[in-house]
Amino acid sequence: MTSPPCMKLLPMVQRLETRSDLSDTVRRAILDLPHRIQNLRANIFLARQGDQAGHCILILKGFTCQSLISGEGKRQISSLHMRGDVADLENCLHHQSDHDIQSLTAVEVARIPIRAILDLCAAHPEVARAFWADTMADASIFREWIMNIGQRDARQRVAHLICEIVLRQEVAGFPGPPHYIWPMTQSEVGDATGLTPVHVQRTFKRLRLEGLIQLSQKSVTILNWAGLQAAGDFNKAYLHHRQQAA
Amino acid sequence: MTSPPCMKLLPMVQRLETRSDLSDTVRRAILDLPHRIQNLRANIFLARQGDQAGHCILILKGFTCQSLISGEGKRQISSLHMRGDVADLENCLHHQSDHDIQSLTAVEVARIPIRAILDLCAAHPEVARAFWADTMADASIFREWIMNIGQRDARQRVAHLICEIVLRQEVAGFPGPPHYIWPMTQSEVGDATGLTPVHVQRTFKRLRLEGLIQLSQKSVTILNWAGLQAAGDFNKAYLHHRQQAA
DNA sequence: CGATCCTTTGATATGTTTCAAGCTTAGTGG
DNA sequence: CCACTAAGCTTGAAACATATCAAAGGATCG
Repeated sequence: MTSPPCMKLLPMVQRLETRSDLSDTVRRAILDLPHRIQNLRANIFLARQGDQAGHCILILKGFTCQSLISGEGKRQISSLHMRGDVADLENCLHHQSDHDIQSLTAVEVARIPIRAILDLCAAHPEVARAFWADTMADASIFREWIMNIGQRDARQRVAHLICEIVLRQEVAGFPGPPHYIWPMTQSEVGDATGLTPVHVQRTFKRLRLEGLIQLSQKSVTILNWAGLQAAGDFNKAYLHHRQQAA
Repeated sequence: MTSPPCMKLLPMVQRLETRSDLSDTVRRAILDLPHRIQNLRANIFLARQGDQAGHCILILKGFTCQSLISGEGKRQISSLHMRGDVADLENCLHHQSDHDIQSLTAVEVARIPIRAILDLCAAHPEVARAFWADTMADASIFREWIMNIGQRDARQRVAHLICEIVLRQEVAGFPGPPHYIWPMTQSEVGDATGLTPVHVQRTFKRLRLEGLIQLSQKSVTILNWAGLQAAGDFNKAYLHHRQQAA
């Protein structure tokens, strides 16, 4: 809004650049997007199924998840978001949200009007393409989660989830290795992997005893990255990052 | 290519119009896309993980599926495609395919050069937006599959899958109700739902005994649509079709 | 600093898988 | 057009991974 560009939205630019090329003009235009910063505690709903959303939520700090509720009231977490992710880009084109967004940890987010995003896409086809590419990368992550839940046993599922969270932190510029933020309770891990919290606990214990990880309070330590990837049948290709990380 | 537009690609126009508005100009431009028609038998690979694809595959007749292979060699089917679907749109922006596409039945497809699709998007932002919206709808379907596999039991999973296949046939203009094409073997249903073929069989039997469906050779008959939807915890909203169907 | 939520562990129950074998259907070649 | 063969379907019995129930100890937060 002022002459030296506001740098609050920089994580969004960096995120898009992990998958697409952006010109200086476009980078600047993104930084200039109107937005409203918000700080929230853990376990707050940022959006709800059925909302007619007027803005998208860009994550600046902390972690959020997307979740669906079944007819029986069970919750399935379908994806996680962190620094640089737009948690509900689909609001740009769908008129009604079909899932909830909630904070897993304390978060700082920027709410960006949909109108502004669509105008930006219209003005710069390059931006439209970058968002489309990001939506496709999200789709690829969804496919991998379908595989994870459908074909892998508990140990593989949990190990795979740990790998994803750790690698995405790397790419998003978090500190590490080998120490990373662990943003989820065991119950939330259960909702993300289709397991019960009790079984998640037993699985964590096993991975700990195998010397792969160490889990203390709100952080993970990766003791054996190669071993953890093998345990989780993890191959980072599905994340579609251009440069290599970790 | 000639003056009266070739109508081969009409299903693609119709499909995009279930989710977006298209102008006459754009409709015509889509019909004029260069393409090559191909007829294939069931169980043929149309694309493979790792391919550097130069074109996208539009389904004209028959059914295909997207699948991933785990490190242990297990196959997870992540989505199904029929008349009007582009089976691998992500090839437009990703440079390497991360899944297989195979025919479930005999199929007729049109291979459309990626170059032509991207040029069309550049010329008509409206087309770019329609494709983006379609990618988002696919993402929504992936989320529902994650929910289906992660939170529902065998009976619900199978019933849900049947509902999806039937409703998508409705929207794509297939004949019915109550008779629809059933494009999958029980083993393929297992790979789509994270169940074993044996258990799929027992589940089908149960749905049959409950008077919900009748399954004969390559077709399903829906005996109780409301009951089947209830059994599958099915709510069509996630398919993001504008008009109502069924 | 109390109260709630989270983690940990044990014992038991259950849905789904695995193994195995017979049967049916569909496709293919003589 | 029939016979042969492979693929898919069906069913039963036993094994197993994960869910469920229950209860105690620890951490976190307002």
